[in-house]
Amino acid sequence: MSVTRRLPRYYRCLGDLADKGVERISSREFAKIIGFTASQIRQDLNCFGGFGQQGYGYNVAVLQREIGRILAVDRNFPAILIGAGNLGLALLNHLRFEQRGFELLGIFDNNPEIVGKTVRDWSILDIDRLEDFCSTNHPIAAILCVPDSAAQEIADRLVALGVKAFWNFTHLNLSLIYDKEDIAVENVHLGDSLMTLTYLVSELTEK
Amino acid sequence: MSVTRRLPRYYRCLGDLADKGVERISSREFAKIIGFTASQIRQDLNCFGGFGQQGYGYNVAVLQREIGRILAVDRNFPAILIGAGNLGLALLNHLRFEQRGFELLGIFDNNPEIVGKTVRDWSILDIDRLEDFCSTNHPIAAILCVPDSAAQEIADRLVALGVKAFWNFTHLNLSLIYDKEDIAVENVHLGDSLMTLTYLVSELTEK
DNA sequence: TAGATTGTTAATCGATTAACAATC
DNA sequence: TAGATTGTTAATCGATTAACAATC
Repeated sequence: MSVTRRLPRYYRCLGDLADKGVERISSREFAKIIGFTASQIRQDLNCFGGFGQQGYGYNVAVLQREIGRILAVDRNFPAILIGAGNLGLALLNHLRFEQRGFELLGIFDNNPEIVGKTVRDWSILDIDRLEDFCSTNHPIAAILCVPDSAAQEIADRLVALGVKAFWNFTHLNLSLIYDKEDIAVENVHLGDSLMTLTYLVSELTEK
Repeated sequence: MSVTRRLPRYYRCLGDLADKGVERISSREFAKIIGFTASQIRQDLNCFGGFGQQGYGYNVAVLQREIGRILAVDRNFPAILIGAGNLGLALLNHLRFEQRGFELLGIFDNNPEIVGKTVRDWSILDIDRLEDFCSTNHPIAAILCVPDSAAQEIADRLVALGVKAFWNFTHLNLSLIYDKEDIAVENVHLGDSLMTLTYLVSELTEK
C-alpha cells in the first residue's frame, strides 16, 4: 500500500484524537491506535516534511492540519454527481464533500420522475443539460453512480467536457481506459469488496 | 496488494469476457484487458492450481468457475443487514448478495418509521429483535450501515451473538478492535476513498 | 514437428521494519 | 543534563517482474 492511501486514515484518526482532547502523540502511541508500526508512521510523515519534534512527538492539531493540506481537503474543487439513485443519495447524505475538498455543483439523472426534485440544497437536473451546465460551471470531478450500461457513454461525455477526475462506483474499469490521459480515477468496486469478505468468511469456516 | 484482492477482479473480468463470447484467453491478452502483467496473472493463478494449458491459454468459463469456487461465491453464508438508510438500501438494490456467496436473512433498523416496511423481499425488523432473531437464524456475517455513534455497540452485540464477519461501512476501525478474535472484517471507508481522489485532483491541478 | 503459452524458478524492485544518531 | 522520541539510514521482507524450461 502506498503512503497516499494511508494519509486519509491518519487524517481521520487525528480527528478522533482531537475530538477526545488529545494534544500530542508519539509515533508509538499513534501506532497502537491506528494499527501501523511506529516506524512506518515516522517514515510516512517524513515523506512530506518534519512535523514532529524529538523528545515530544507530534502535535495532533498541527499534524492533522498539515495532512489535510497535503490531501487538499481545504480546497473547493468543483464536482458533480451523476445518478441520483439510492447510491448517489447515500453518498450525498453520508459524506460532507465540502470537508473533503470538493464543492458539489449539481446532481444529474435521466429519470424524469426525479428530475426537478430537490435533495438537500441541490435540485436534480436532467442529464441532457450536462453539456450546457458543464460549459458554464466547469466541474473538474464527477461522481459516477450510474448503471454500468450507461457508464462508458457518460464518462466519455464528461471527459470531452473537461472533467479530469472520477469517483467511480460503476463496474467499468475507468483507470485503464483513460490510462494515458491526465485523468484521475478512484474506483470503488463494492462487489469486489463484498467478494473479498466472502473469501474471508470461507476461510473462517474451513478452519 | 495481495492475490486475494485481485481475485474478485479476475472473476469480474472473466464474466465480462464470457458475456462477450470469448472462450479462451492467454495471460498476455488477459493482462491487456485487466491491467496487470501477464507474469502476475500466471503467478496468481498458480497459487491455487494449474488452470491453464501450455500452448493454449486459459478457458474463460473454467477459470471463472474455479475462481468463483476459491472466492466461495457459490456458497450461501447467512448474513444480515443493519441500518436501512440510503446506504443500506443502495447496497440492497445494487448488489446481488446471492451471487456473491451470501444469503440475506434480514434487515434491521431502529427507526420506528421504517420498521415493518418491506424492501424487495425483506421486511425491516426492529433492532430490538436482533438477539431473538440471531439466536434462531445464526447469521455469520453482518453488513454494518449504521451511524458511527451506534457502530461499536451494535458490533459488540453482534459478536456476542456469534457473528464472525463484518462488511463495515462505519468509520470505526473494527479490524483493529477484533484483531485477536477470529473475526473477518472488510472495511469500506468511503470518506478515505474520496480523500484519495482529492489528493489526486490536487496533484493534477498543480502540474 | 513447430509454435504458443503455461508453470515455475530466479532476479528485481519497492515497501516495511529495525536501528540508532541527532536533538528537543 | 537525562530521557524521550524523532528523522533517517540500513536491513529485511514480500511482492512483482523477467526468464525460460516444460509441455500442450
